[in-house]
Amino acid sequence: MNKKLRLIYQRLYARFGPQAWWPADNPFEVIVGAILTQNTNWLNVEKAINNLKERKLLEPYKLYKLSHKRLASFIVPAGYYNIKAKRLKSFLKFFINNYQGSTRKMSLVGTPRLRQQLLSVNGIGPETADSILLYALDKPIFVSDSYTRRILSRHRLIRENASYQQIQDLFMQNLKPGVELCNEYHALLVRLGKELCLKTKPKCKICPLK
DNA sequence: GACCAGGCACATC
DNA sequence: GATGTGCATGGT
Repeated sequence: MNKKLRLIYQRLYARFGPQAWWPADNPFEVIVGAILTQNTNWLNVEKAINNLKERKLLEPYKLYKLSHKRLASFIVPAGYYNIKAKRLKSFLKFFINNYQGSTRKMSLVGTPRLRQQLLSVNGIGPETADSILLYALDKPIFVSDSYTRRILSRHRLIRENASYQQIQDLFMQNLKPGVELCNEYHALLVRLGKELCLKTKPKCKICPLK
């Protein structure tokens, strides 16, 4: 394993301990959360998910049958509610047509093939696809995100404008990772980002570290 | 009121 | 391939 990457992981784990992601009751909830959390604070996502849970709607067929207007109204707290309602519907159509709404059936497909399938769904990009693969389906794949980019670029491990694929490759080629390591490493990086206010951009005026 | 949050698609050059 | 823009709520 790359020395620096291993050191970062060890220190994060020593400082924060296991994060045990994803915060959800079942794989389908992970998927819904992965779509809702796009560019959005997780607390807002929880509110939206609770709206669906309270109405016992957090199931593939039930969600798919909802009108756009009703679905959008339940996920308002997560922001971008119109576009996210559309993205959820796009995924559900794919999920039901191909896998009868079963995450177990979906998880039988090989990771590279399934990743391609997910990326072809409108509204699912690389981070969302990889979050689904890792956190809903237990596939060993590293999820990169904005925290990962900021932390790694500030440690000079990547360029600030590195592509998603370049960042993922850095981990996949150097970690020879299993599911557990992928899961914890990404979660720990997010934890660090939140704890140390790395969530704020370098020029941010409200960052308490300045 | 400014700024930000576990992205993505689409238009344009 | 790079760059810009719309999408939107709720917390600090």
